[in-house]
Amino acid sequence: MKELIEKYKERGFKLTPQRLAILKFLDGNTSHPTADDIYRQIKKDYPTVSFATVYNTLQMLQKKGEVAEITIDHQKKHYDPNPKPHHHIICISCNKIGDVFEDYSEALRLPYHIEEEFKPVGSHINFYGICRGCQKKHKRRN
Amino acid sequence: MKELIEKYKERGFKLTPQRLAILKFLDGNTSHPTADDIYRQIKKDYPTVSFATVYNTLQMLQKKGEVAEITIDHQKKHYDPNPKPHHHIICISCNKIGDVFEDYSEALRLPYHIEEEFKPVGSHINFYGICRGCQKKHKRRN
DNA sequence: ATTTAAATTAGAATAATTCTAATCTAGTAA
DNA sequence: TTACTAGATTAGAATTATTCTAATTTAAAT
Repeated sequence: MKELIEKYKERGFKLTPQRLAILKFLDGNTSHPTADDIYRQIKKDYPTVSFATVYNTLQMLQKKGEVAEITIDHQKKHYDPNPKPHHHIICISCNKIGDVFEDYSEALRLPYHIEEEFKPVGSHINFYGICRGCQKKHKRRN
Repeated sequence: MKELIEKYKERGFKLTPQRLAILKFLDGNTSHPTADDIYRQIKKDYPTVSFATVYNTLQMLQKKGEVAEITIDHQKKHYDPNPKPHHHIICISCNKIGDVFEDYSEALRLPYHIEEEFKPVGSHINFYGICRGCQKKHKRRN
């Protein structure tokens, strides 16, 4: 976190209170928040904060590789502040997202005819499941 | 395709010319079209067709498992009329999407602590790459 | 204290998707 | 064939996430 702030300054970016609040909120956060989640949280301390600031900051953090967009929910983008490559599992009932820290890269070999057409640069797995809470809810209904 | 039309009727859905046109357009289509792509195509023959019809039909086909939404591009949803489970590779430069018919399911074992929290129901891999066309473009620039 | 490039802001603009309510029609049955 | 009706279509409005804009403010360097 401190390192991040340092990196921030080194690269000539200004460290504003709003950005600091966003950085703090994201630091170690595993809730995979949306821009709106972040906005609402920051608004508590900085009532005049705007979406533009949230999106700007997220965009910058993405460029720096500190935050990744999660492509798993079509409605809204989710953001993941863990820069370590990993995968995700999403509850198909409540959309809760979990992290999957497992390296499958050895197994994910592409067929040759694909590698002729695309130079691979990465991969990401979306697992789908039903979380505990929703399993219980479903049982209750039956 | 014929089977699909039969299935359609059997289940009490009406087969309208617009829907038939959409079905024909999707049949065997590997271009992973967006709703807008489909709309523009159908509009050629049915100039009064509306987005509502396109989205309605896609929704119905999804429920029947004949079409799947591809969660790989945040801007727009893409649709895949191939009901056989498979994965995708997307060009990070031009967004072109390719199909990856390879069964990785054996390798995609989830860590135990995840399986305690989620009952898995499926998975989908997004591969990222640079397509031939874009590789050439990039070289040209250098 | 001054300067200035960058950041913030409110609100408008954009764009994908969903909704609505009026109209129409495929398929059925008389 | 005709009439019926549940379901489909339509134009356009509404919604929602995200991006843009232009005026104002500010962090950080001088």
